[in-house]
Amino acid sequence: MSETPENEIPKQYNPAAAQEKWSAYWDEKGLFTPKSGGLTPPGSPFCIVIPPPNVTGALHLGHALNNTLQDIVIRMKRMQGFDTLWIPGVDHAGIATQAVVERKLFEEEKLTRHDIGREALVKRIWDWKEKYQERIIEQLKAMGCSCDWSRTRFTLDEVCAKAVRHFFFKLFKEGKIYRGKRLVNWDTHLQTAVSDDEVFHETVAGNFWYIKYKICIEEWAECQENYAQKLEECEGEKLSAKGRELIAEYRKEITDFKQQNNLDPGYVVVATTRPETMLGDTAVAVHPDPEAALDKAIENCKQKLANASEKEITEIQAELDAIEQRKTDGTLDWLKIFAELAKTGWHVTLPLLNKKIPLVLDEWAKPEKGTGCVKITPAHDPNDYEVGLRHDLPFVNILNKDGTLNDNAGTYEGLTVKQARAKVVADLEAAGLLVKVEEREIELAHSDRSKTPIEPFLNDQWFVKMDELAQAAIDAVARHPRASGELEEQVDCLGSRLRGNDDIIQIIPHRYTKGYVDWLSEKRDWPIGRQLWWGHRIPIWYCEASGEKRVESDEFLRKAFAGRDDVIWQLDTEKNVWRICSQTEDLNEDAIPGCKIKQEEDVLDTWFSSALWPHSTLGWPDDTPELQRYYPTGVLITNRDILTLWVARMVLAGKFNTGKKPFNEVYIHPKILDKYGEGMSKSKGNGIDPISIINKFGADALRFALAYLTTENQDIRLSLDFECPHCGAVVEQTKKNRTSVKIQCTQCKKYFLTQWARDYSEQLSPEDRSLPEGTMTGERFEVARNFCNKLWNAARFVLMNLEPFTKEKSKEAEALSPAKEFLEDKWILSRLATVTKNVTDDIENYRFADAMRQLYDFAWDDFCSFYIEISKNRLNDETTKERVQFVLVHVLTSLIRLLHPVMPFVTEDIYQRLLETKFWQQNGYDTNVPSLAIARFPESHEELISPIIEKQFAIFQELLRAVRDVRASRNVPPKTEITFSVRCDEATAELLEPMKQYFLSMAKAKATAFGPAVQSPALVSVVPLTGMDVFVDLSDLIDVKAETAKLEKEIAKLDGFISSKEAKLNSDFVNKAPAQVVEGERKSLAELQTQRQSAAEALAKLKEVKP
RNA sequence: GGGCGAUUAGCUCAGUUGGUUAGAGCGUCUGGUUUACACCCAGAAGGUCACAGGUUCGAAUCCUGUAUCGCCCACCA
Repeated sequence: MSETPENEIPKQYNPAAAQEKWSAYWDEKGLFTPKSGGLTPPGSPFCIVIPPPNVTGALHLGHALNNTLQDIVIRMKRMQGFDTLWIPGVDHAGIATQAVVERKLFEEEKLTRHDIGREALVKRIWDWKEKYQERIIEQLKAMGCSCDWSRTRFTLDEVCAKAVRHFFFKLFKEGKIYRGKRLVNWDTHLQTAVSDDEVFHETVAGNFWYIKYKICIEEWAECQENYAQKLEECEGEKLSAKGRELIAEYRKEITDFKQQNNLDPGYVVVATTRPETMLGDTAVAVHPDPEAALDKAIENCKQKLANASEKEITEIQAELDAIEQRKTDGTLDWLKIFAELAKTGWHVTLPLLNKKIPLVLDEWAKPEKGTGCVKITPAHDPNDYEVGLRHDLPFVNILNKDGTLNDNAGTYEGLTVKQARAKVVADLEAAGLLVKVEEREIELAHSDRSKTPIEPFLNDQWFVKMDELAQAAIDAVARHPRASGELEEQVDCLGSRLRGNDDIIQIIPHRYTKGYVDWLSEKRDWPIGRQLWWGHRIPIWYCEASGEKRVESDEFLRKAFAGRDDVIWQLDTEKNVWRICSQTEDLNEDAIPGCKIKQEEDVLDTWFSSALWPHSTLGWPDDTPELQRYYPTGVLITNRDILTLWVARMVLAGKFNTGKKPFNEVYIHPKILDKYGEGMSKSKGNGIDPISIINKFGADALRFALAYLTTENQDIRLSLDFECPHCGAVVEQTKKNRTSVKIQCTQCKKYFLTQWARDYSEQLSPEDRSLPEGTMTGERFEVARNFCNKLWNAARFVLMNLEPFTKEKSKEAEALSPAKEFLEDKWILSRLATVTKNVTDDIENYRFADAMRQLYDFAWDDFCSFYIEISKNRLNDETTKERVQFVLVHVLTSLIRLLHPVMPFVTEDIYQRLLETKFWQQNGYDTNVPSLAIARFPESHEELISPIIEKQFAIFQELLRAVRDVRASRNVPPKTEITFSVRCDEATAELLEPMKQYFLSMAKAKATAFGPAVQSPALVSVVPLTGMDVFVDLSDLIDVKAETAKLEKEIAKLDGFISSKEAKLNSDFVNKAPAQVVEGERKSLAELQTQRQSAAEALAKLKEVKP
């Protein structure tokens, strides 16, 4: 070869080229697919299933983190020889995706889903899904994820659908699925129920209306005698003066009523933030014992006051005053009266609709709140629903599914909730029934999907009974941290985590276990139906059970499905229909002779299919080789937000379907936050596309930066800004511009596009579309990019120095034997062994930041700053050259293997270049491993770890730093060589002797002498170090004044340390602390005193020299 | 209301079971075209570890309380 390698290797690593080249290469070699032919290659199986991203949109940095960590783990395992499989895929995300597509449909075409129909809408969603699935997979590939792309799954595909059907059937068969009327969170915009978890609360300005409900005149008349008697009894009890006054008033009213027979006898006042719901009221509740309840409230309040901080006192005091006032201002007396009325079965008239509704006694009515009485709307309020059940009240639904009022609302039918509210209020006011209106902030439930207010709505719903399922999922996790001392049977004797235990799942970090267990412990039944069009349709068919025979007997069904065990049914007695569940196939309309059957319209909750992900992707319910080999999977790596919604349900579904846990471990990683500390999300517009980072810094830098920041208990805050593609200026990302598709540069005033232009290109004019896209820039990624480049250049150096090499047959092992004494070799090999051991251990325990920091420090500080620098001398010397070449290659190849899981592209690129060298090919290195991705992950040569060597080398480093410091601080010109000597013990001198040449090459400093006899020359800068005095000869350069000042400062500092140490050694410390620690302190004091003495001597000498 | 986490240098963060003088990167300052790397090299300055108590010979680290911030869950006629 005539060209030197120098000409081939660019000075800067080019990520784009490497990414393109090696992605294709890995693909072509099929490295990420388990070897076909029986699925039994050597190595234990290790499988990860991807948390399938939603097809709602493209991935952001949160996903990038999630997938980077998975890839690090799977790549390491692969290199360790495991038979690895990482299954990729995406989630159909029912509500979310349908909402996105519907919104787009409305924005662009002003059409609703009802305008285009089920089939057309579903088709559009499929189109959307295809587009985003493709984009997501592209993003994952760009990040370098080593998934087996041939097994990409989608939660709605056939494989998953089959699993869903089997799961549903199994639940149905075991009686764990039921249908019932429940109050659900109704999204009037999307017209579907959403689960509690899909609801968020937002504070909005609202009103508090006080409404009069008249006590029924008819009742009044009927019961007046009875009532008068009750009042007498009341009076006998301890009523306040005000109460007596009211009784008197009341009695007068009764008298008046008797006389006139048309007088308003009284009313109950209730307060509400949702006045329109009064149309669905079926009772008014009052507390059965208002006085006791009020006393209790006062007591609670007082207690709170006693524990309150100063800031809260005023507020709580005001609250307490307000409650106490109720005892004297008549409120309590009225409540007592109402309670009596309720007890004797009185009614009130529901205004506007003029319906008679009962007064009921219920503890839900808190005397300290509102007016003390509360209107009960069982069909539209969760608490009222409970009251309704307790008192067997009618459930009057006043809403249609679209959020308008239905015919139960009388003249208000057809109005929207908002319109109805206005009209109800106006009508009440006109009727003189509105007492007052207060302004008030209210926490309003909103749908997370449509961002519109939730209406509680009574609806038929499918549920899964959670009792046993949830318990199984609770029992499946390790409840105690390692070595906690509790429940020792779950913690092995070494206190490390139990791995491979058949039943127990470890949640890491352990603190998340509590949330998981608490959530499951509520065992709230799981509402699984969604009134959507996008999802797995519930495999239930209804058959009208008309005709008495059919109601009583299922004979006709048995006949229709004779010999089939994949169809089962149950009778809905309330509606008189058969519910038929089919496990495998959809049923035809005419599957039952003489009877038309109809499939359930609802689809299943997205989590119903996601819950099956670990086993459905492996082929369950079929007993596939994959399922046998890879299930349970190794680890699930995910976000804490879905620990309950998803992880818990995967565990319960996995246990239920397969009898086994779905994964051995769950690792919960931090959350990516933006510069304002907000989580990234598509709707906020702060979700950065990883491609923007990759374009600017490269995939390796993205991955390294994220892993470097993944610590155990801190979320990752990333401050990112735009970089103008025209002038390179940094344009701050603000809350305002982060959602824009186009931004104007603050510097050059030209426009550029953002990542959103990729999603919303239709918002751009044709000329805008040709604008360049700005990249995102951020400090953390710069650091990581620089690290990639550092590694690249270290490799470049090594590659450039491999030729010529000695052709004699030398083996790496020989070169690495400790026989030949080179301190720096032993040192770097010791460091490498330590780092290898730690990094392996850290990644296995998900301590990513620790692993990355060690690799970064080792590569940069140890390998580049010291070993490579030192090697330069030896490479020029034929006698030492060969050995240093071997060490360089050994460390470099180890390093790129260690780094490959996190930085796959740059390391592969380096590896491939090494493979091409003659040095590699002719020195007995393995040339049969075509890619670093399947090379062996380094194993630590622990026998090479030597704390003594590392300590000795540290002396050299310390000395070098001291000499360099003298140079820098005394402004010695860079080209001027200086000389120095060191007073130290014999052993240190011996150690330093061979390092002489390196002081010269690395600090342009010539060492004249080492040893105990070394004397301080006249004009020196002295640096007292531990066990050494360094004398740097500055004859021509010294500034006596500055040097004196420096030494005086040094002495003062030492004196400070010395006196504090002396004080310590004169205290109780010597008696109480362990002898070892005391000894250490004594030594340290002696050392300080020696240092001080050296400094003092030097100072004395300086003072002799007159400037 | 319940739970979890955080508070360390100007900024972003490390800090392993308590033990010499609390670390890194960025930024700042000084000096450098040393044939791997200016995406670099050498060096420097910069911290009352949120606050108050306590335990201890010894506390960033353990305990109690306070403040501030963030997240999750529940609830609010």
